[in-house]
Amino acid sequence: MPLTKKEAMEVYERLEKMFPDARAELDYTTPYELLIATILSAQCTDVRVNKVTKVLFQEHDTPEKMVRLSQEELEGYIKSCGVYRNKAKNILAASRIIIESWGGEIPPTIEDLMTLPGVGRKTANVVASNVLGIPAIAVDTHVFRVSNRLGLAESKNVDGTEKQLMAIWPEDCWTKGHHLLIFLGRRICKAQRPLCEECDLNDLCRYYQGASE
DNA sequence: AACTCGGGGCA
DNA sequence: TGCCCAGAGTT
Repeated sequence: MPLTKKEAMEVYERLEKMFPDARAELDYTTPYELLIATILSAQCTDVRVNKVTKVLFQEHDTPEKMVRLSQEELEGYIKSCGVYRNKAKNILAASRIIIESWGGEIPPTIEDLMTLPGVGRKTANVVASNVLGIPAIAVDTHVFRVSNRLGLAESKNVDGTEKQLMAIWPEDCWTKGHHLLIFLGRRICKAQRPLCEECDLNDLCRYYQGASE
């Protein structure tokens, strides 16, 4: 059985105390910059992404400027970000679609965002919740893992976790809740060798109390 | 729901 | 050097 709503709110409030500085890991000034940075961040640490975008966005921080780059030129900028060929192709194609179909603006809903190449549910939720003001819980592997361990969700896939978190937390907790769970996953509730003794939630954590993931 | 994919990270 | 992984796309 997953936690009750009351227990889930207690988890949320205690997470706020643990991580008063929790916020988006990718911190950009415009929706377009966040979209591109989030596409780049798949299978890649945000340290690398931040390094790359710092240079890339100096001259190419809008879709109109981005599409002036050739595929090869863009690959040169983002080479250290994992699957760079696919990402370069997707970023150029998505930028063209944004110009031609959305008047140069970021698509305004999660569903519209997901029509862009290289943008799946997780990336769409990150952009929607951080810069469009749409409450959403982006479930990456950190969120998936810690939600199951804590009992906030019981799911074998990220879609199930997203639904269950949305059901157990009120809407105005979704966006920050996502950030809180990521902080917990990165700093304490790591995939390997989690630091359970340092975790303020271990008194109610099923994983700590011996349950498997 | 399950499989594939391209490259980085780490053992 | 080979195994594993995260997220998108495809079937």
